[in-house]
Amino acid sequence: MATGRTHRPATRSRGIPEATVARLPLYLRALTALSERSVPTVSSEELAAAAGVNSAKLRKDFSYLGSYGTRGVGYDVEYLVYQISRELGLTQDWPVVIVGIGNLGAALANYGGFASRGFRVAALIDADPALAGKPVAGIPVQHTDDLEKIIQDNGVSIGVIATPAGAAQQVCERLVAAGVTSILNFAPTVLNVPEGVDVRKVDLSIELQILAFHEQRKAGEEAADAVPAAATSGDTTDQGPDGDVPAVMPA
Amino acid sequence: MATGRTHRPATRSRGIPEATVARLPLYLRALTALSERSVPTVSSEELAAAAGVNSAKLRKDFSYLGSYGTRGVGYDVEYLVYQISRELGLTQDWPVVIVGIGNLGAALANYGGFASRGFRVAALIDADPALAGKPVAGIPVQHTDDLEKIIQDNGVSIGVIATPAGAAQQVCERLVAAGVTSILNFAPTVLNVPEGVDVRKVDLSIELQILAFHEQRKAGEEAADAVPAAATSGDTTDQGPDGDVPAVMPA
DNA sequence: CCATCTTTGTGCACGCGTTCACAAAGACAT
DNA sequence: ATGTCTTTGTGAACGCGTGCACAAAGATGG
Repeated sequence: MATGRTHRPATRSRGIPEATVARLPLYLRALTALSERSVPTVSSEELAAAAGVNSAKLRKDFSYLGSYGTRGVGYDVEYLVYQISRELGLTQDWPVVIVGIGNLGAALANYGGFASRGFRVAALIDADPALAGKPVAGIPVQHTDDLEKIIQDNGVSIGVIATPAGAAQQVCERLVAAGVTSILNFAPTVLNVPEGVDVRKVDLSIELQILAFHEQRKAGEEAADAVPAAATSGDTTDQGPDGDVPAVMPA
Repeated sequence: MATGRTHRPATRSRGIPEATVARLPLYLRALTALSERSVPTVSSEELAAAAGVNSAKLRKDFSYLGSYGTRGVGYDVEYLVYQISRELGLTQDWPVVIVGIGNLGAALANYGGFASRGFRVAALIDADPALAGKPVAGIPVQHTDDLEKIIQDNGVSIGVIATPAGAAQQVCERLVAAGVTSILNFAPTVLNVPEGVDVRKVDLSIELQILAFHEQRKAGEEAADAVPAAATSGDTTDQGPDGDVPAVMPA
């Protein structure tokens, strides 16, 4: 999956392994699709195929939540949807603010997946005064000056940062100071946050680079063998450092 | 980091651990910033702090690439930038196509991080005839009918899918059939691909759900203890399955 | 040339996550 | 009620990734 994880480093949360938590939304999506087709039950094998994972892994994941299956039959779809939703905290309302309404921020505001599943875009915030008041996805953009007030008035605990890299850390600090304890960061920067604040990072540039690595490896496997260790002992062929801004977000 | 990874499951690639590969872009970004400030060398400690990782981990990561450091001094910034760039395959040109030019696709097309680092947006593709010919980020959108020709003419091996969930699998198959072997998927669906094709997934909805889980846990830790195991033995309180489309992408 | 001091490179141990493989549990038919 | 068949739930083994802690390497100063 894309995005690395600058995340809860050590401590396992509430007995449920982090890796399992990351897969629960996947199961939930597959189960919701089954639910819409009015499928009453699924076996671990079927559900695993739909979610793209191993069936043993799926069963072990569910075992952390409790024994919700029936041997010889499978799992009750509706019941499981509810249990996972509850476990993920999706049965409650999560007001979210998006900071940085550029191309990406606007795309996020329009993202249908936000509105469903309990996430509600409470406010859009941008530093550009020209944007203030203009509606994006039906929600008027507000100015950064009011950030603290907006957070507190709406009881927001989840913030999305879609600003340029240079502004991210400062925005982050203001969000945290105002009470936000979970941040989804789209800016290509490492965010420093105090203990107790969760940060998840989505970085397009990194994902592409990882793909490029594997792509190069694939290409090299066929053509290689002709020039053995030449690449490894490559000299300082001054290709010059690409004078490249550290991937500034569109914002 | 955001994004999970439906990725190379087993086989380690070229001796470099997958976890290390995922961190190389992080190091590269930090190094590029240092390079711009004309810093000649860095210690593992400094660089690790800038990249947000452990210094021992960083040294071990670099040891997979070779011994590029000097004991007592640190690493030569320029040299390391070049070595990592080469290892990631960033010294060559990677033409990329983006399929699905909705809000997100447009944001991606405008993303500055694409253009730098060897990635070049070769074409924008959408199924909507009304979009055909219209420029987005200075590049005219082309119709899906020409997908195969575009891929082949430009020698594209990396494709980005930003279509609605329903169209993703079909687009994926056409991309693969046309020669694409690496895919960055923004659509909330599990993509089935043949052996040898790499897929990385970026899923906003999943990231938010993971944050919500931890957020709920944090909130529960303070207030809890009053109602002990009530949550775990929760009855089938028919909250009804939220009739929710499986998070359709804005497209 | 030698001593000291800094920083790398890595051997080792530990813990998490994955997978196999199977026993136990229950549905279903007779 | 009993047997058969399906599918869950999990014990155990394995492998990857992480972090500690230290020896070796080299720079620097006298």
